[in-house]
Amino acid sequence: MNEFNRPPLVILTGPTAVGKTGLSVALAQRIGGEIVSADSMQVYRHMDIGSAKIRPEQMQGVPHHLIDIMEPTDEFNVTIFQKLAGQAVSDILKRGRIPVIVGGTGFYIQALVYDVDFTEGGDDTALRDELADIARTQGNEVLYERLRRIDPESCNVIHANNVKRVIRAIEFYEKTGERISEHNASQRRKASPFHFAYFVLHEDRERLYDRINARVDAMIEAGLVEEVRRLADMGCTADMVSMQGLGYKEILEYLNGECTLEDAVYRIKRDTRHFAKRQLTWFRRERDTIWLDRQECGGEDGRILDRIIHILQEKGIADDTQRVQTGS
RNA sequence: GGUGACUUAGCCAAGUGGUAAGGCCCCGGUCUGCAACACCGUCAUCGCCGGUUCAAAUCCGGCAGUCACCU
Repeated sequence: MNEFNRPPLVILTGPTAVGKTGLSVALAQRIGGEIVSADSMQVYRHMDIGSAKIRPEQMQGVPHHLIDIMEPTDEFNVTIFQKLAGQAVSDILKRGRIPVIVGGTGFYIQALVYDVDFTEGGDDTALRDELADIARTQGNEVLYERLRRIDPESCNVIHANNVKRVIRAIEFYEKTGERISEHNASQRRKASPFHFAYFVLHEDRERLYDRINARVDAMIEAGLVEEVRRLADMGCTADMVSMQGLGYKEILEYLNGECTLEDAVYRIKRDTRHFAKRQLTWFRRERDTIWLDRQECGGEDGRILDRIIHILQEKGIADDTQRVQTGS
């Protein structure tokens, strides 16, 4: 159907709280699509309020994938996402429908869209711990020098204080014999196996921040504290990946008596704004993105949707037949 | 009206003669197995005017503002 004989893929992303969820359902309905969530926190069950997860009744019959598939005590990461999302996408395509990736985790989207190769053996906590230990006891620079000896290129990209990434780079070399800088460079050159349209929804920074602040207040009113208390009762602790989600780690500290609720709320708002900024930075450097400005469309979802549909038609991703299905 | 204290970036705040610590915010960026993570960068000439000095945010004088107490 499409000009390059590659399967179609629609991506709808943007900073947190721009309104992706609301738009996504309407979009999926209009083009006959199913939604695949690209959100690192909505995969967890029992984490509904803080992750701003879509409620079942909001889905309006549109199938949603990769939501509520893990327990908060489980560990989730890009690799798992890539695998599961890949399966979901191919299943959707088999059904003759269009996969619509919706979510704000840019890294995950990239992994899926460009089919980045992460293969390299499983977890090796031993080596990681050993390297982390070197940084802790001998200093970041010592570990950094070790990386410089095996992969100087990586040192141009990774800062010595970014221990997490330095460890990964060293680990990659130790396990594969290949330099991660070279591996990444080759991965970057890959063309996407999909015929995709990558939409980034955005709006004025000030308005976005207002929405974020308001949403955090709404989350508290909706019972975020209770939700986190339940998670804590389930055995969730700060060191788990799930509990590193915005809103969760702060409320956990509050529940542990480490700060006041007021302080926790202040930090959730601030850190969420910072997060939104980082997301924007990420999407700005991502190639082939199509930016949709809320203001330009009068802030109306309907007009933004029309624009998306128009672009999808131009690209041959969605056709008129499908449009008629739910039109008017 | 009088006496005293204070006045450093958007906020908090070091610095008492040698050429503006730090934190927060804001802004920009990095990112290829933890990514709602981790990390990096930029951001003032010290209320105003004048004086002393080779050199002043730091000393002196005046003005302005703020605060406290007094009449």
